[in-house]
Amino acid sequence: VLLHRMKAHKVDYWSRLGRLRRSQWVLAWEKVDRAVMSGRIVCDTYLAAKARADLVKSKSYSLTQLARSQLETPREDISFESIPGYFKSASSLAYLTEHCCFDTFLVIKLMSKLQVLPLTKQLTALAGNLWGRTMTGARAERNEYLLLHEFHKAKFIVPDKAIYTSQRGAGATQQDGDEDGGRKTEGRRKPAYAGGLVLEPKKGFYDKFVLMLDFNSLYPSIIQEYNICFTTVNRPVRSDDNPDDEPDVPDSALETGTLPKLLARLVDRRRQVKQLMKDPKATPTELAQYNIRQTALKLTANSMYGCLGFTNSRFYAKPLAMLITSKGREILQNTVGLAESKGLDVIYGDTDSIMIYTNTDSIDEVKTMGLDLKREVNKRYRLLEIEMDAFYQRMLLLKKKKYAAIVVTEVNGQLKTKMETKGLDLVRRDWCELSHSVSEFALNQILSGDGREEVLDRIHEYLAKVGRETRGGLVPIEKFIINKGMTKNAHEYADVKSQPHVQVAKRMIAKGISVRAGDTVPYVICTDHTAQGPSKTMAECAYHPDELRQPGSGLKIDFEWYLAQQVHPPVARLCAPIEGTDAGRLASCLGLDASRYHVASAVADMQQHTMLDAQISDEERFRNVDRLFVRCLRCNRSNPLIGVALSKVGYRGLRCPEENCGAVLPAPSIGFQLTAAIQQHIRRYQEGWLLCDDPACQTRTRMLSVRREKCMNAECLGGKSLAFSDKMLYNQLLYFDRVFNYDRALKHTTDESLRGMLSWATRCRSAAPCD
DNA sequence: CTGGTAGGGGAAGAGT
DNA sequence: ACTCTTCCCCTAC
Repeated sequence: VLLHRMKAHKVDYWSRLGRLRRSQWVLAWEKVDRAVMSGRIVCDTYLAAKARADLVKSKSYSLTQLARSQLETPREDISFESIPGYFKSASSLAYLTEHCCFDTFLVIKLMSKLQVLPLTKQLTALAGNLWGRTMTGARAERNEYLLLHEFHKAKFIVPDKAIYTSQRGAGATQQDGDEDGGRKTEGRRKPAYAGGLVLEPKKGFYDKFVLMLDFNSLYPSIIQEYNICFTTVNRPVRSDDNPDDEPDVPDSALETGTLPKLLARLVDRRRQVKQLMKDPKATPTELAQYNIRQTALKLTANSMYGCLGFTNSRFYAKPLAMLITSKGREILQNTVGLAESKGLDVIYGDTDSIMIYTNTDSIDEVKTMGLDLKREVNKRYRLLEIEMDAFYQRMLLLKKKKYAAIVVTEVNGQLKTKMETKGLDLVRRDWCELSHSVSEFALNQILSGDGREEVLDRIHEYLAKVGRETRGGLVPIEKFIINKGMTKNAHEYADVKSQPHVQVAKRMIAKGISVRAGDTVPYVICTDHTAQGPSKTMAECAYHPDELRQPGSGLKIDFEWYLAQQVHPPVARLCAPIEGTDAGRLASCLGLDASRYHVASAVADMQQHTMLDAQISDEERFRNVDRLFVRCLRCNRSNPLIGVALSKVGYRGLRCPEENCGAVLPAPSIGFQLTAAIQQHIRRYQEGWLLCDDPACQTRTRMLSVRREKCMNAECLGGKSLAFSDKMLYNQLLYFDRVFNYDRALKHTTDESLRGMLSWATRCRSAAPCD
């Protein structure tokens, strides 16, 4: 942009943007970086923020978003289309100018906040590459230089650098030679080898301590532990032999290879820097510098493995990468085996970590347990180390890579708690804020440690409120925005029809707004009442928030879609392990058609009940129900009401079965007592006592649930279930219905006088349903 | 052109 | 109407 404006205004010395004097204009986008800016280090805070995505958790990397999330500074978003309008008056133009100046200030602040210069300088100093290239984020190149220096020092001849050819595709893939590395699409490659091991989680809610342990930088440690290097591992000749078998671990007698030596040095230097940081005399400035240095050392050590598996790397070495991950899987598996052999309950683990359910509320007990295991694991390895990483006071484990927990940390002898959320929809930017806030509420409730009943009540109530407020239009538009990144340029997508962000991006581009691969596109889903004809796909209902805000657009946010597709599924997933609610119940709270969600279970229930109907007598089915006791108003004695067909019955209604009473039981009195009985049973269900199904154990608890299926008593192998389950409640209510079922009684009795009264009562009932 | 693999989950089309 | 497959995105490690 600057160059083009400079050219238009015939600005002299334009080439001073760089340090080389030039007379020929360079305007081609691709050349600007290297030719015009030669001798300068260009820091693009957009790229820098994305490169530090581990620190910067932002929905998008727009300046507005970053200013808000990183600098806590509000920035007005001026839409592309509105800019010409600012040229209409001097004051508005001055305003726009000021806005632009402020933007440059924000960019500088951002660079400073992200510590881009100090960090890239350290990384560059370590690797010995060009600083400017570190800025563009070429991790593989940094690694390449590091290894080049290292191997040169050791007097090795290094592999040739593959020449990059602009015509990618067929030729390059062929040359690759790896028949297994075939491309699925242009965008993403099929994995070329196996990676980390992820254990099948024992899903559920845990309300006692979960201990989390993990290996310190697993892959760099493996390289050192097993002396894995280009110089030590016997690699099969490429393309021949069986390239899919990982090579053997080198002989332990072999001299330490270059790669392990390098990593050992990095680790050692980091240890030294960390030691310096403990010096009480260190100034804040020094501390900041030390911290940057140790970060750079860690990043460099950790990026080594990834570059071994990178096909375009000069030091590409699939066998080494395979060997490393294979050892990683083996180590995790062995650790699990060791923990289980000690009687510990391993509930989950991912690549370099294991989680253990301790079944205790005492953090000291957990620590002892952890130290014990840690000692035994570390005994097995030379320098590989496992450490206690965290104590989870409560934990909700939903799926692989998806969980949330209350982390307890000790700060100056005081216990502090904090929630940690991994992988859930809640932490993904492709769910709208409304979805996030509802999920967050539910999660906070579930992890609050309060009783199951209160928790579910609050969630149900909150969902009802969300449903009302959403439909009432009380929720601001911002909360409906979904962000999705473009991995390709808009025109490169094969299937545009099903992708909302591509649809929106294409319209943005048509308007002249730049959207390129890597950018984030915001959109909202709208209803389109003007559309007749064939129903639109969801992607075709996606609009940019600016399109929605445009006066006269006629667009309206599709509240029902949001409640059904953005709010309900994530919350239902969170509540799935919690007894006492289900997708249908949650849906009906939101005001959605619950029947859709009942389908699966309702069908199963139906089958179960029709089966019972056919095979099981009423006596059998109602064996465990509570009978309905009705107190007579005259004699004040309670008797069970066995049913209209068997009770004392007359034309004026049911009578007290007491020998010397026989008073009519007034319908309103029966009704009142029936209602009370029903309410009592529903309460009993809601109290949610859980009972171990092993008769020898009989552990009874009302806790939110320890593990969904397993008895909380560690020594007991039994499962646990609701003492009064939903099926029992159903049977109880069915029994009450049966007691007053005239039609059924009529069918089953042969007593003529009773039949007469019953059919009379049936006729009365249809005339006056209340009685 | 610009480390890796594992995995969940949405949307839509193909197949049954 | 249902499942299976493919594509896509984002996340965990």
